Amino acid sequence: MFKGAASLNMDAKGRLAIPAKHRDALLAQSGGEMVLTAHSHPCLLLYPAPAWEPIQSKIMSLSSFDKKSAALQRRLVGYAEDVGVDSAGRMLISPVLRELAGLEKEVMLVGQGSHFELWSKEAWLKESESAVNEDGEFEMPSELEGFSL
Amino acid sequence: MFKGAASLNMDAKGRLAIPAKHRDALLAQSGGEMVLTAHSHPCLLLYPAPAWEPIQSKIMSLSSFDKKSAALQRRLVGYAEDVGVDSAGRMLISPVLRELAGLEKEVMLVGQGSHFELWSKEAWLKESESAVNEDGEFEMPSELEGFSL
DNA sequence: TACCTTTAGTGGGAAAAAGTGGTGTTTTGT
DNA sequence: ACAAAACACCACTTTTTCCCACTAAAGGTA
Repeated sequence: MFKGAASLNMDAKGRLAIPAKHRDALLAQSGGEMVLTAHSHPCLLLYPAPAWEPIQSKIMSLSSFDKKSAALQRRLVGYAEDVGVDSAGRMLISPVLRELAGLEKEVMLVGQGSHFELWSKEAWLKESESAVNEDGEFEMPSELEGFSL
Repeated sequence: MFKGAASLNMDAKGRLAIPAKHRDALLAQSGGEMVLTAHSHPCLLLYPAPAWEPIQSKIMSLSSFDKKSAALQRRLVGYAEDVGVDSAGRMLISPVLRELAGLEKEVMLVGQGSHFELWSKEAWLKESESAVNEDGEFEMPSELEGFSL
């Protein structure tokens, strides 16, 4: 289970060093093959390839003539690409995905169980703000009615 | 399974270089023969010829007296043409299809599993925007009720 | 506590591959 | 037969990828 947030610097070539503490786990699960794709919000999603496959199959099993389904397919599969890791433990993020997520230099890598999310630091901070109401409290989803930490 | 988005430049002659990373897979599946046709939306569809054949058969088995069927036949089969690849890995897009999809120079090539979609960059960005609601979230199709990434 | 060793992170450069544009030849249509 | 357009081929430029070296940081030992 991936967890934890890290602030990272992407270099001018679009290379991003994966923190050493996540690297081993990620490579072990992925066999070296990972998939990077685009979410809405906008952020990127980083999956070990074996974990991504069933998700892609599920999405592509929907009818491409349904508007909502086609939009999901175009976003999630249309932007998905295999990423490798170089000898220094860095992955290369394509210009298309960089532009989509607004990644410039400062990037947040956030563990989300089966996968990581990748945000531009700017977008991440914005998202963090909008996650709480004016009193600094979470807006609780209805499914968690009565839930306490 | 084709996936991933690439931003490409079509030259003045209507030639489009297929990204090297997709080229081998595409040519291997197609035996060099690919089919380019028109979708609605509007975008073009690029299939390896062997993958296209059964789709065309299916569409043409419908009754041409049914209005909806005839529309599909006219669009998908009517506009379909064989495309080859030159020695530099480029395919030539006919003026008819260029005009239909509004392709000028900047073009998006988007992997969609069995095939690729081809969009003018302008139309692609427009489509991307309309895929999310005002909160920047996907509208989920009912089949994916409760589905999570 | 200070120094040394090991490991993570960063940056740059060179070689290879891919993309781009142009030219010449063939083919087709008038 | 001539003209125009399409196709194939060739050469150059740009991008990408891989590798090596340097810097920085952390941990361990004397």
